[in-house]
Amino acid sequence: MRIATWNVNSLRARRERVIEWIAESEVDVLCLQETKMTDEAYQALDLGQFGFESAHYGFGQWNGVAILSKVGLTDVQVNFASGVEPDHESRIITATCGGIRVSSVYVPNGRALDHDHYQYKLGWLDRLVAHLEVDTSPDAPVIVAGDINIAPEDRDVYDIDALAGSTHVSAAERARIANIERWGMTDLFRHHHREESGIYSWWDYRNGDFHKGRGMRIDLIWGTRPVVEASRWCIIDRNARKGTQPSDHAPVVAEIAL
DNA sequence: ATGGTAGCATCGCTA
Repeated sequence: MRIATWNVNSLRARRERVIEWIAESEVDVLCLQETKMTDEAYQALDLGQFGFESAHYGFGQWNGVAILSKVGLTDVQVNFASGVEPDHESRIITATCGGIRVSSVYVPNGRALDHDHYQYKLGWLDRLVAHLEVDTSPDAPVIVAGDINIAPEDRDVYDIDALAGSTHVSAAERARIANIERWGMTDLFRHHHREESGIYSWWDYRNGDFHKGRGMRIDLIWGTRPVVEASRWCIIDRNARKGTQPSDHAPVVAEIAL
């Protein structure tokens, strides 16, 4: 099974690019973030015509997440699992696809270290762990894929000194990553690329950052042990960031022999 | 040089 995550920065604006990419990438499961659509507008896209079952959770304008699957899609959960304080925004959707419990997540940006949104981000990541504890087990095949809005290590950003005092690299954010990985998650890209640095999944639209190689690796596919053991490779498709009207994020793709 | 671009419910916010 091939699974990918992609923050598309408006599925309406990215419709043609996403449809093209679905065909060439041969993904079986696709987690989308920032669809910026209502559920009604999403249904009108009729992505079923490309062979996918899918589930979407969005209110329009901002956020919005989806899971598309060619290997089944059951037990859909929008928002956090019951028992966890619900989120007021559409940032997580979960479904079982091909025997794997898959969540598509769009972690809050945080905006600035002294902003309320940063506290919302940290709390959201705490609730994500609570969600996993309620919804599933680290011994089961589980994937959390999405725009995490945190670079796990200094080598995952183009210039750590330039980012001093910024979100996405703070100790408190990275402590949340550690919590998720302590629960049982492994970053599949890092698992397969132990020594590499300078590989990114997001580049600011401004200032020619993509062409200057100024990006961050903030989109992850996390898997539990059964997923890691079955995983064959994981790549970031930076070609999808090229050309006309790209998203500012590239897809992350993993091959799982399950 | 504190800029720049893209998307949205567009003149202000979010990323």
